[in-house]
Amino acid sequence: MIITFPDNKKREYPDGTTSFEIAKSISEGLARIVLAAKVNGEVRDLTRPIQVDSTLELLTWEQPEGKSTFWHSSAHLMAEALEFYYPHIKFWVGPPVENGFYYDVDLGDQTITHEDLGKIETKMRELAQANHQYIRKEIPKPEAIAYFTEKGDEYKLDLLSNLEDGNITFYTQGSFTDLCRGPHIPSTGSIKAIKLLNIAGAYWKGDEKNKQLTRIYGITFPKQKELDEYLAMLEEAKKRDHRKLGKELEIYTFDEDVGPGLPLWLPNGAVLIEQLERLAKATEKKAGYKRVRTPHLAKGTMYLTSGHLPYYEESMFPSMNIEGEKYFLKPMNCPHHHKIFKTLNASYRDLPVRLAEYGTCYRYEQSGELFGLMRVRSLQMNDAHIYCTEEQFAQEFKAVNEMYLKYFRIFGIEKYVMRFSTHSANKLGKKYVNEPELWLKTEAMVRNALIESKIPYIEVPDESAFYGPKIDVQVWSAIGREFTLATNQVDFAVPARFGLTYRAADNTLKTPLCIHRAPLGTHERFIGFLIEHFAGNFPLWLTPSQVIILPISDKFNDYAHDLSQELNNSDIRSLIDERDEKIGKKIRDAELKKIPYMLIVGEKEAETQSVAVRKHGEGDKGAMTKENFKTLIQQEIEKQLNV
RNA sequence: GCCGAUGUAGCUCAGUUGGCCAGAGCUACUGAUUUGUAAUCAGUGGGUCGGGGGUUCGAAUCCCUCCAUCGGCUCCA
Repeated sequence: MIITFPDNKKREYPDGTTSFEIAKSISEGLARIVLAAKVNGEVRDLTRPIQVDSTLELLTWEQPEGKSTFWHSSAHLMAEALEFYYPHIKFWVGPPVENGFYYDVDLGDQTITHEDLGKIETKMRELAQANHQYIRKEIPKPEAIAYFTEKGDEYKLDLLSNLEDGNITFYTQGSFTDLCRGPHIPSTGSIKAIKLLNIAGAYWKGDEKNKQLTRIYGITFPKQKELDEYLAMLEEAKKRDHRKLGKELEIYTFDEDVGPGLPLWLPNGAVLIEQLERLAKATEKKAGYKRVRTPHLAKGTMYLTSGHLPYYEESMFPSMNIEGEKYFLKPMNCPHHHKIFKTLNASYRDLPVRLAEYGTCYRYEQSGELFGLMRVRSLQMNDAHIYCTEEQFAQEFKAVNEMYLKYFRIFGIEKYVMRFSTHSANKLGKKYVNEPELWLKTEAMVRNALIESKIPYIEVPDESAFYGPKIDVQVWSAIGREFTLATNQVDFAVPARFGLTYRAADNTLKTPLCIHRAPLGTHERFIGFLIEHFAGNFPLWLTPSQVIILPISDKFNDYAHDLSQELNNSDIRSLIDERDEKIGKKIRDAELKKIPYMLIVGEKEAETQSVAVRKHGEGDKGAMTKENFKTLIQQEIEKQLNV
């Protein structure tokens, strides 16, 4: 048979040669590190013979599929160790994930705690060193069913019931056998470094109505050094955590009496929000948006009209009864904006109408969902609604995407994915409004606009809003968590429910399309993200305090005050450290506060009306006149915002 | 909401198997010092040990309950 390698080189081997033998024929070194094989595009065990002409890619730790095979096999290793300590354990599934693997297990009456993880890790090391082979076996389905029926394993029987008839594959390593599609690495010996990370509950099949299983997360590596590096990376990530930095840099806080998920913005945080709003307002003004303002609550009748109440009432704060009428805190701004559009009595000549408001909304997120600033109950959206004709849609939609990309350049956000969510036909009338043709039409419009703008995107079925398709922008925080930062949604349904119309050129009344867009998402999440993204080292235009003046001694405090006033007049945000401390201490504290510029002022500077400039993280920049310093600051800000 | 863990001064953390008035560093305040690029010295203040209840001669420490936070699950208009 002829084997074709990824570089298109071909070699001949006898029929039935295994991938492992092929690896060995190339080099002993490769044979030592190879984990799995991709044969004709399918990832398989190295030990399986190849019978016909095939393409072959040998997978090592460097390939994602190699890694996930390694972790999948590690999950089996953990399962073996678990079964040793908990003989009555039942297993659900144990897949690899982005960083490691987990196994969902049912321990019956027993519980497992963090203290137990150490002994399980030790057992895993022992089993790994024994270098047991992962042995693949095919068994007819009825036999497999009989096996698990006898064992009383309802979980594996459930898995089997979803598998096609025919042969079922099992894998055995050491004393552990599991129903498993595979593939696996050849033997446990290559798992050199093992760390079990945490224990969590997880609903069976991801359904909260089902029983909760115990999920154990772990990670493994072929080398101890790689595990050490991974753990060090986790430590580093913790330092950037917005909850830690947010406290240290005095950006926001929570208070038990105020309530969970209701952040209090400290003065530094308020500056961040103001700067974001300044940027957004200027950007939107240029793009033809008009600003509106609406109240924080509305009658339930409006949310019945919009259709939100039946879908999301349990996620809204419970209603309050006012004069016999139900009122709700607003969970979103759109219905209010629809009401404003209605009063505009717009004709096709007025469209598109773009209404913007950074309205504060309240959502009753489940308590377990709250997470620092990233998931809160009071939130301010960088919100706007664009009402347009079908013909205008593509251009408006593209302009919104352009705006996203401009913001991303300003913030230096390089890793993002546009996620295009569509409906699911079998949930029409339930999760989604029952307008099958409009769904397909608007989805096609969005898809075309994305393709025309050459924006890379992934399409996710059954994830859209109830009123139309949407695009979410996914970004990754420093801690590696994925977040929806921005959102851009098409609404073909709710404007009609509100009876919104415009007078078309042919004198008929038509319903406008509505684009919901929030390029900066919520202020809360965006700032939480920025804290981690910049590790607290905000760009000059954004940072709460741009300059801190450090007088050498209190003799120069007066000069410091004059200087501060002058900077303030030039719209530069400054602080003065007037404490009776030595300059070294003042510098150290200013560095820890991550303030971009320190101005050291003593006798020389006061006499010559100059400043000695020190830049955060860089050090002494030498002396310059006050005027030159102001220009320096203004130019730097200019450069940061015009990218 | 569910599973598991955590909760000591403004912040970061000690507090041995339950046992003298609960400690440290930083911060704050007071005084001395008048300082030139990452920590000057001394003194003082500050805690109903998350809230409530219980066990005990005695509870920060053990038990129950509520609250909040953290790791996940579920959810995210």
